Amino acid sequence: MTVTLSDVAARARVSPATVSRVLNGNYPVAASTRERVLKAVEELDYVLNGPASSLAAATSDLVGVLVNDIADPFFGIMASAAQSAIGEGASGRAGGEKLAVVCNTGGSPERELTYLTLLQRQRAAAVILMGGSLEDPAHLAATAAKLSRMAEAGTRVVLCGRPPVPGDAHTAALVFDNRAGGRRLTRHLLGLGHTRIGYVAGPADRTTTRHRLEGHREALAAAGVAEGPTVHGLYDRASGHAAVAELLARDPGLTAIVAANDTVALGVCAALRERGLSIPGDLSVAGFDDLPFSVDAVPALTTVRLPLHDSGVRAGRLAMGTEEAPAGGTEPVPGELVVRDSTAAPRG
Amino acid sequence: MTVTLSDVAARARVSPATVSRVLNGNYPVAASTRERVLKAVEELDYVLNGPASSLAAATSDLVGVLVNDIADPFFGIMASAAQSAIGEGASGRAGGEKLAVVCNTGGSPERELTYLTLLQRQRAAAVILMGGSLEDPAHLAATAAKLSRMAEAGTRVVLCGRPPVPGDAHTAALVFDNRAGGRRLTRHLLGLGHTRIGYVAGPADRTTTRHRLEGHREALAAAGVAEGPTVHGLYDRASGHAAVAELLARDPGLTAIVAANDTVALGVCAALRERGLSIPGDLSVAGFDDLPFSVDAVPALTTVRLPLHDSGVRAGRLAMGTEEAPAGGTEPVPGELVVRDSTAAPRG
DNA sequence: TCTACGGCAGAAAGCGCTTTCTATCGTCGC
DNA sequence: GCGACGATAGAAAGCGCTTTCTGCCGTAGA
Repeated sequence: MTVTLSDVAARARVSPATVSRVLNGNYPVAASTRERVLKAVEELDYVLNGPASSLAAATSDLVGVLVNDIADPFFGIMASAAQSAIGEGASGRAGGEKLAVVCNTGGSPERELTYLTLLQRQRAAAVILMGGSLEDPAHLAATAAKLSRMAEAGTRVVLCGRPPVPGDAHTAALVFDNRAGGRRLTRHLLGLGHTRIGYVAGPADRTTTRHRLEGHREALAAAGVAEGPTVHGLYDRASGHAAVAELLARDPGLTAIVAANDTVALGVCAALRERGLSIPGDLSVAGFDDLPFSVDAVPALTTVRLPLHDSGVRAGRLAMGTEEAPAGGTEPVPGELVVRDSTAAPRG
Repeated sequence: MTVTLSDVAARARVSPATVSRVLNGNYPVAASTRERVLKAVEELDYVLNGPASSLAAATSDLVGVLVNDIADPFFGIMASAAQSAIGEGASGRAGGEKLAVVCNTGGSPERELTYLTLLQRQRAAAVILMGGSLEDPAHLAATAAKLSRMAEAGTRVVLCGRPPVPGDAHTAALVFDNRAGGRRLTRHLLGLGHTRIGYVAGPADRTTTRHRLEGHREALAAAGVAEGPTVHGLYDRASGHAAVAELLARDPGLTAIVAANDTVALGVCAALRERGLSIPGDLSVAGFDDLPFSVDAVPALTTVRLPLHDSGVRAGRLAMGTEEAPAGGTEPVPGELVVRDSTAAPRG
């Protein structure tokens, strides 16, 4: 039925061992023999049995990329970048060829753990966890435990956009400086003269949410400005849309609204428009991430640009072992303030 | 080092066979024995060796989802839906537990084939190909050959948004009626009174591109209206942006522009705005897909809504074997015309 | 009481590959 | 011209699991 290594060996008149060596290319094989084997492979249309190979070699060529929401371009861009970095890693002859697969956790801790177990089962070569994590201590501990077991078993673990696990030396981490980004954004608004700023935050129990919010508060505190109303929601348009009513109810005098990310900001803009309020005339709005559509929003969104693509590529390289983890701790990747048309000095 | 089945067996004082049976749950095991085994599994923190298991059982729990561009919400939404349908399929005790992984081909035929081979290596349980395909005959043949080999080997193959391979009975296919959608959209424009309509198409060699464009032409032909200028580009914002100059150069009297999809339409709108043209005052613009941001564009985009989420879910179910493929050929999934503010009657 | 049978558990044979260890051959140095 | 060594190829022992084939034991039917 299926063609096996021995079939190829028989046809090439060599031993299975030789075929294996030709395919893996880590042992000297005479050029003539190699050609004969390759020809047989070709003729038989042979495909290596992955499980058998992984079993015997105790490793696999799978790299798992875990993301919170694959439908969100924030993750899509990073995952895409990582995946191409990993795919290209297959530079040399053989061996480097890895299969990067992305797994969608939907932000659910259980699914995150399930995927990790599944990846562990498969003896994945590496795992990349993208995006902020839940701050529930139980979940954190469970994840950390699982990751360190995997690391022990030889799986490379890379964190991208998620705080490093304290004390885990096995893990490479790339973290975004969400706090500084939040600070910078709010400082910009303060600089324009805003003093009544509403905030639409993400889910309360996520690191990303907390850090951005903390940055916002730090900027406020530094300027001696009182904190405005804050509403928590999901990282989606609907949350932004819904938050506006609440924010305005809590402080009708708001002159600016900061959103947890660009998608939320879009929802905020929509709601504002529906109320007949102009942006930035009546209220300024700012987002975070600088997703591709943000420049096309009307008005174009002021936001904080995160190097999503670059970070994805770096995460991919770290996972491949092509690039070494920055020694001596990871300094966070900064975000860049991008000022566009959705923010302006408050009226009057 | 690593805990194996035998370790568990030893601790539970049963044979490895029994442990395997408990874990797979497809053979009668006395309740007391089962509990003993489960307890040992727990205590030893045992994780099944996937490769070994796949090797012995000649199947794996991997489901591959191939997409053209994971950073594009069009694919993100479908992939996400498919993945959750597959994840939930793990309803019953054991066995149903599948790992859905998404693979980003970047629209490259080679990478598509590479991923397929890798998935074939892993003896994937199923493969879902999402989105239109390249129309190159060589590639089509290669893909079809590979898919049918995989199908023979027991991998379920599902096509979602891609035309079925003629004569391949193994393959379930879900196709979007891009042609009808294109027709409907252009008819809408014609109905408003437009007769000089530009078209920004996707890459020329993709099925999706061709079908949408054909629908457009059919509508034009049916109304006896001459075809306007057409420009091909990628399915991204930049292409839409760049196309405007060319379109307007070819016919400065254009009153409407139809874009290959919403992302392209956004680029078109941006370029128009930069030229000081108002939408829909000076020109109407229409997109395709109805991605989440389209409703928030200003003006909100007229477009054709495709049931991305539903289709993804169905594709996932088909891959799981939970849902049977529609017998007697697949009738295409229709798109729904969504009229919003970016289209209006041409001026004067 | 004896036989038959159903319900469980174990033994053991692989699944298809990798990899150590061993064997062979040709060639080089003296 | 002889022993040794480098370069290749083969034999065979697993990797950790699944599953068929047996076997045991207890109960039910006669």
